Amino acid sequence: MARIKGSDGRKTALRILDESLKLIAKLGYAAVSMRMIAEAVGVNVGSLYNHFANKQQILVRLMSDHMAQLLEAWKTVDLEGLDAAEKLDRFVRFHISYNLPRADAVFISFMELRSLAPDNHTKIEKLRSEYEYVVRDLIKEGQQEGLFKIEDAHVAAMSVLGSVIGVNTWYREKGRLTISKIEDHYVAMTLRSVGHAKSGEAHV
Amino acid sequence: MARIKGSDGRKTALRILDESLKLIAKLGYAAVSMRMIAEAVGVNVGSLYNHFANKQQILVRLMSDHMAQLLEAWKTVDLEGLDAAEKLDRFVRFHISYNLPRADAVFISFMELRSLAPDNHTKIEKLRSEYEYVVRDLIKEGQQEGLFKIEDAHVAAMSVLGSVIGVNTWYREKGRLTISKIEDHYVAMTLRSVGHAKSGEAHV
DNA sequence: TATTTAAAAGAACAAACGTTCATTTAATTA
DNA sequence: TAATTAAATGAACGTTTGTTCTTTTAAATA
Repeated sequence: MARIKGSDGRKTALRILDESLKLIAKLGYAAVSMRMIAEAVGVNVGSLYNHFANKQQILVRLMSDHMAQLLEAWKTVDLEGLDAAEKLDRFVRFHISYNLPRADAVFISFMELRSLAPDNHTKIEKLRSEYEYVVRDLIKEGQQEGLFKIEDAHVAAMSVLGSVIGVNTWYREKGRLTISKIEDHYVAMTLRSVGHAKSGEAHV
Repeated sequence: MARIKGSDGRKTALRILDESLKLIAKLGYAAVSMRMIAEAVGVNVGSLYNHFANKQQILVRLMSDHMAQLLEAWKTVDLEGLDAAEKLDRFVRFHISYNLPRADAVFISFMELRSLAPDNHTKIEKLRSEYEYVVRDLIKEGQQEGLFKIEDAHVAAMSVLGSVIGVNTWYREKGRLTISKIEDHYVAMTLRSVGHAKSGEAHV
């Protein structure tokens, strides 16, 4: 009926984000009500507003946190002394291994852009295109080094990104393939798709 | 205040589907109300129920119509006398040229599976996997013919599908590239990605 | 220790939701 | 032509929605 013993605002806020993530990934932002979130957290509806100004702010936090962490994580990957093909290899492995365990956040960041008010939309979209530039720049680099033979760097970047993004839609934890094996397959296909010289033959 | 002169049930039903398609693609199923659809059609809310039993039935019609038409259209593509590489070429072109002008339906069929009741979900999912089998079978065919050198036919199929599905997310009508040029690029990248012998080099 | 702030509860708000219903009139069928 | 069916209206239904407000108590601060 009032503040609860041991309650901590920061912890509650995190639990709200956590439960919202799961619910929104499963049902979609519009289909999730504040009452559903409150029940999942184990708290009264009104209490949610002690931590977030409104429903949209929860979504914004989920999306911007995810995108920012994704970009941050990519920056920590060591690319020193690698040529463009090796870097693209690292990128494919990074994308798959980083995103598969975060399927809910990935799905939301991809799907719920349209649920954002215009200014929030712009903010998130900027982070998203930053990630696209990573791939495009890598491919352009390989093109200039003469390692990749492609028709169009932008199209190639979007094709590669589409390919790896798709993994999240079909991967099953108890499936036939380990994450590491999937990485291997995608690296091979990606490098061949950009016309990497040494990747003409698959080691089948 | 009553039936309107010249009104025709079949035409109204089609207009309802048409406007629903646009609204749901833009805002998502849960975010679109029956009143919004009614207003877009230019009809009273209650009238919608003369044509569809409920809101979900509209979504089901949109999704199953789209998937059925997609599969039907693919069947009409002439593949006679072609080897697996040429068939995969045709598939990539078919997918891109068929789906780009139907961006709304494509997006909905991909995104709103979760908004369906379980039995409807199963029905649509079956159509979806039928489409996946098309690609997988083509790739297996090329593998057996010795035309494609890949590690795993299933992974290759999902990679190829992800790549082409992604086109819908970045294509802009007033962009730099025509649909036909995009097809060319994607065919080249796809064939290289499955290790097609003659596609080692891009004609840049 | 006294005061203020933080974090919860739970009732209440108006607005919007999907759907149903009675009613009216046009089109179709008998 | 008479009876029936189809297609529209607009009001009404009980819920549910996001959000606000008052109240209570724990934690933090002065």
